[in-house]
Amino acid sequence: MRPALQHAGMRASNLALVLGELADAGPLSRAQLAARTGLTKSSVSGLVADLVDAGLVAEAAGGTPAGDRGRPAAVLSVDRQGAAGLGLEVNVDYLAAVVTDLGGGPRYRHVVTRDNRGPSAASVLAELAAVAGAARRAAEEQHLDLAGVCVAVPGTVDGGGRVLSAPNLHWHDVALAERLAEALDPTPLGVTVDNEANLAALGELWFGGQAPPDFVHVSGEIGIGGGVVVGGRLFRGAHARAGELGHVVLDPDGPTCSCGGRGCLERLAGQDAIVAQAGVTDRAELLARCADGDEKPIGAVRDAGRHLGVALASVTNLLDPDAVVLGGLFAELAPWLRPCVEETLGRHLPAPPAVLSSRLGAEAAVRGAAGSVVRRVVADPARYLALTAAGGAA
Amino acid sequence: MRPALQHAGMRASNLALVLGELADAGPLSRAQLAARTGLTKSSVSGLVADLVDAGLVAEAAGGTPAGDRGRPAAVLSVDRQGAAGLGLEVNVDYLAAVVTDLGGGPRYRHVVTRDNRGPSAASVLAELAAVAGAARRAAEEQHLDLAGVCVAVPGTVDGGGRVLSAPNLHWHDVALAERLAEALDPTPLGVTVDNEANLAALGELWFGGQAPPDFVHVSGEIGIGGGVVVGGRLFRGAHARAGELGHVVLDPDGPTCSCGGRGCLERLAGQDAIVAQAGVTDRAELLARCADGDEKPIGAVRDAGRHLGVALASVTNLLDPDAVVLGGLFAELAPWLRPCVEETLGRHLPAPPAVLSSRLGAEAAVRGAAGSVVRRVVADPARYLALTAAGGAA
DNA sequence: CCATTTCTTCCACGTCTTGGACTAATAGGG
DNA sequence: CCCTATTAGTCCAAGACGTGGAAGAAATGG
Repeated sequence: MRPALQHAGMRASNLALVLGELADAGPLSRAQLAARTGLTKSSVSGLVADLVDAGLVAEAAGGTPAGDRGRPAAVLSVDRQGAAGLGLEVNVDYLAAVVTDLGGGPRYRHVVTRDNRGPSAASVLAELAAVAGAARRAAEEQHLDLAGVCVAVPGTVDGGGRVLSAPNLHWHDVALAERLAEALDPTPLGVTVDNEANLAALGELWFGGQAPPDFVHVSGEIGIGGGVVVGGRLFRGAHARAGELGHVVLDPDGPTCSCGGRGCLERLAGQDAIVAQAGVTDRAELLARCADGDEKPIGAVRDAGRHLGVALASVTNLLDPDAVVLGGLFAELAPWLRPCVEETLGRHLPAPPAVLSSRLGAEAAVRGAAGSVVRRVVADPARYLALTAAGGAA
Repeated sequence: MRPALQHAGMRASNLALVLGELADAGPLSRAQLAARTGLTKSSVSGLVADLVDAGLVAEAAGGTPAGDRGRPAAVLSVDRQGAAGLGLEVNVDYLAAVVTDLGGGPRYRHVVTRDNRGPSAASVLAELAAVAGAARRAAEEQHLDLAGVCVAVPGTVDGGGRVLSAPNLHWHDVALAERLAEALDPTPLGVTVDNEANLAALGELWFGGQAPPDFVHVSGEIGIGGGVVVGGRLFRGAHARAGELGHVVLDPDGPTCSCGGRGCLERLAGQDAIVAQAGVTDRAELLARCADGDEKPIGAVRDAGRHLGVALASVTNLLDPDAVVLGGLFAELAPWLRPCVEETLGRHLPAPPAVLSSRLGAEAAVRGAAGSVVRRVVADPARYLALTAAGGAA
């Protein structure tokens, strides 16, 4: 149930409105903010003063570019030294960290190549904590105030930061958020955990520069993940398991899948299926042979594209997105894959969505994770004000 | 962009909170409302006074059932003589009207059996206006204040009440809302138009008494429609075309469909496909022969159930609902259909959703339409207050 | 008949936005 | 070089709304 709205809530809502406008529409003066938001100039002044005090908004120190006539405006923008987000990613063969400032700019990146299937979850967690600690120190050196941590994992999670199952990591029921918060103990940060495919979709939305507000992100890796963005927000479903594109059923009598079903998309168009059908040994060789124009691997990719097209036609019928973004392996295979996907979509739909390929590469999920921390601050600056006021007093 | 929140908005939000609580949680005293909403008793008193003035809330006139000790509570509930909604439905072989009061109770029903495929859209519209007029007079006789009209149509609509395409009615680009508003000219009512499958899903949610807040409603008729409800709200997608379950692709090389694609669910498990495979002439005979235990039609229904199960497995992977509700023809065929659907879902999903069958029959869509009018009043009573105040003054 | 309990209303107060008056800072024209 | 027009930002009284405590109302139980 929605909570009762009182004065504090009204102010919180208007703080978010002002900060959001500043984050989305670049530098603006107080007068422009008033015109855009519908608040009066006085209200905007008061709200901005609070945001400046909290270090979320800064007045362009250099010069106020005097326009035509009249008093020149004091240009405000999101403070790039304000709240920052730490994004982490645990994947099969690497750990990654990114720190993003309030403006969305990446301020630190680090990737550790490392096999995470063999070692125990505890050992992976220890290494992840070390990576996170280094990132935190780097943020401190740049005088950034970390507002939280978000971890991307290739698996299902519950609401409390527990990883329920990550088959490719051999993880089952790991209290990731809790463990990581303990490891970061001195001045603990809030830790959230989310699915890699979901965060990659958000990364594409915020940093990809091409996704419309309603789209589906398909990340092809060993499995096939999907992230559904509706109206600029992630669609999670009733149990946070929506967008499981990899297990859409293409052939009810097809090969059995690790999920227990048969003929899942992942089994027909995932990395392993393409590699096997192409007659190559691994992903690197697949890409190299495709680039060489070799018929057999290209044919395998085209078959995968047709399967993917059929699955995406069903997805479009159900979710009605504006676009489909191919990520991960599928982005790398786009030159050969995309035409087949588009053709198949056209055959099954009267109005097929645009098919785009991601330019973020493997970084999409970590950047989405870091971005989700700063977006939370932008979406509810009042909470951040309360926290920093309390933290500063303590 | 979200609008600036000022005092009026705060009050509007709290009015909606109080009225919503009263609508959802039955009769409550002011003290109970204060406890549930988090508002103070004073605020609740003021808010309730406004709602009573507008005729949306009534104090139980009869008796205030004195409980244990202390002053007995004045019991408040939604005023059943307050705002009412008129729901209309245009379908292939009938027109229907239902008037629903604020409590959700049906106060008037009328169905005209009539073939709407032959006559022109203009002639169907004239008859629909007559049905609507009769319903309005019936509402007036009961001293109900109609707050609006919502029309269910078997086709796609745009945001402005235009029917873009309703194949089974042979309608193309009909300005239904506009025409109907003209026909109801003296004291015009706001008219909205929505897809039949979507409104049937809402009807099931509000009046079916069994649907959880996240479910998918499947209405099997000549075509197969889907309505997706997420968190108690309809999911529409970017172009209001989400939930097109009938055109999920089951067999990319299957029979061609009216949509231009191939192997759509509708082509394999729609009414025509079942009837043809069962070797019967129409729906009535199909149901009769199934009830008689005849093998061939029951086999045809079971095949359809397997197709439907495969499609719903994909739907579940993408939308993650708590339940699937079978409506329309599928509800009538449930005894034979449901076991096959459940078995197929179980084979493809680790955690299949519950499969329920609707008890509302053909009424689901009209009732959903009427309900959507009163829900709009409950969701934003402030707008209704403003309208009645303006209307009363004029 | 009075104390107790619970519901409701009343009123002074605090918070937040508004709207207009006032000050600040620039460009352009005489 | 000064004056006016123009636009930006601040200040302050007034208005709207929720809060919180006190007072009043209406029942029960001793």
